[in-house]
Amino acid sequence: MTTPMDTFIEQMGLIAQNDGGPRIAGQILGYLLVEGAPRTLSQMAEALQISKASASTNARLLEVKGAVRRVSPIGQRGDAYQVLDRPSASVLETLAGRFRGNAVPSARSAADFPDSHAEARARVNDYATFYRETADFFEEWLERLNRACGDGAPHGSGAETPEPGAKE
Amino acid sequence: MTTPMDTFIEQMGLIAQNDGGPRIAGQILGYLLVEGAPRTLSQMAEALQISKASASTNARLLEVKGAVRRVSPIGQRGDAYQVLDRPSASVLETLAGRFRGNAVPSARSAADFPDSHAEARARVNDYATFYRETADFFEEWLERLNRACGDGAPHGSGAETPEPGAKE
DNA sequence: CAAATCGTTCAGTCCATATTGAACGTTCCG
DNA sequence: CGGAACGTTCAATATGGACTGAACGATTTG
Repeated sequence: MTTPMDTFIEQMGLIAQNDGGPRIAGQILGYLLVEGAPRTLSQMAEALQISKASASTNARLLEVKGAVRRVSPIGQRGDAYQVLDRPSASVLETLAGRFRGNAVPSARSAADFPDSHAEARARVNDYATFYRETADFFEEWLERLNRACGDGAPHGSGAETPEPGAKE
Repeated sequence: MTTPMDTFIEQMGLIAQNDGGPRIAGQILGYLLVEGAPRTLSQMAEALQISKASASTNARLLEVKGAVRRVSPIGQRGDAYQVLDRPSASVLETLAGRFRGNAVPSARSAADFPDSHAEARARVNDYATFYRETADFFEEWLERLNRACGDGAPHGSGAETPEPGAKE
């Protein structure tokens, strides 16, 4: 039977795919968002019916993107992952970095344009400037968020179903 | 020979591909950015050595994304496209729309969560709220930009090389 | 009205990447 | 110190989307 939670996880996968990322990464994020408490790779693999390789790869991807936190509970063999308070804040950070990264090579290219293409050079420089300013703006928004919520603590602080004994 | 302009166009293609989009769309944007004045599909196809089908498809994609404007100069058979003043502003608009669009199905899913998963519901709602607020913030930034620059008029207003007679 | 040119659509091909199963190194338990 | 469990890496496969060439409809020109 498919519960509303399953539907949500499925949607998260589609959204991730829509955004040009791996579908499974979105599903894992959705799963951890629903669970709240840390979950091991084995649990993810079983719940989402994927290979452990995929679980490992995508969980680490989410960790790099800053959406998820790797935890090592005492008395637990395997690594576990837990969703952060504001998973999407990291998306913004990634976005800002990408915008800024796009601006640099553009501006560098423009510097090489000969004087016969001065107007093109100006256009490209405008373009790069826009990217840079937007990246600045993203980071401003991020700072505002961090000031409002404090830093990225685990969501719910493990208040829900911390016992790993449950098989399903 | 590869000019600095060609290098820039190539980079724009790679950036577009990096962002999960068609490479040719980025190349077209770079080409129109360099040219400034309107260019027809045939000109794009020849300059970038791509099929007319790709030129048509990707140019329309850029138009939907709002990076490019379709113009119909008098005395010209084919449609022509021209880069807008702030092509990346439209990227922001798209981004805001996507963030907002991601928030909606998440919130809808959360509403279906049974009371046994009240905490999960709260987490998902927080997640959706974050997306919504970020979308709001993007649009605020857009408004600020529009106020600063006026609306998206064609870049350079066709001041550069408007004659379509040049073969290359 | 005939002929040509242009933009779009569509089926087919190709390419990138997500995903997997198996092998490997490591760490922990007995 | 042997054995097992775990996470990671790697080659191979499968899936999705980009790109193309040809066909079609529409519009214009002579």
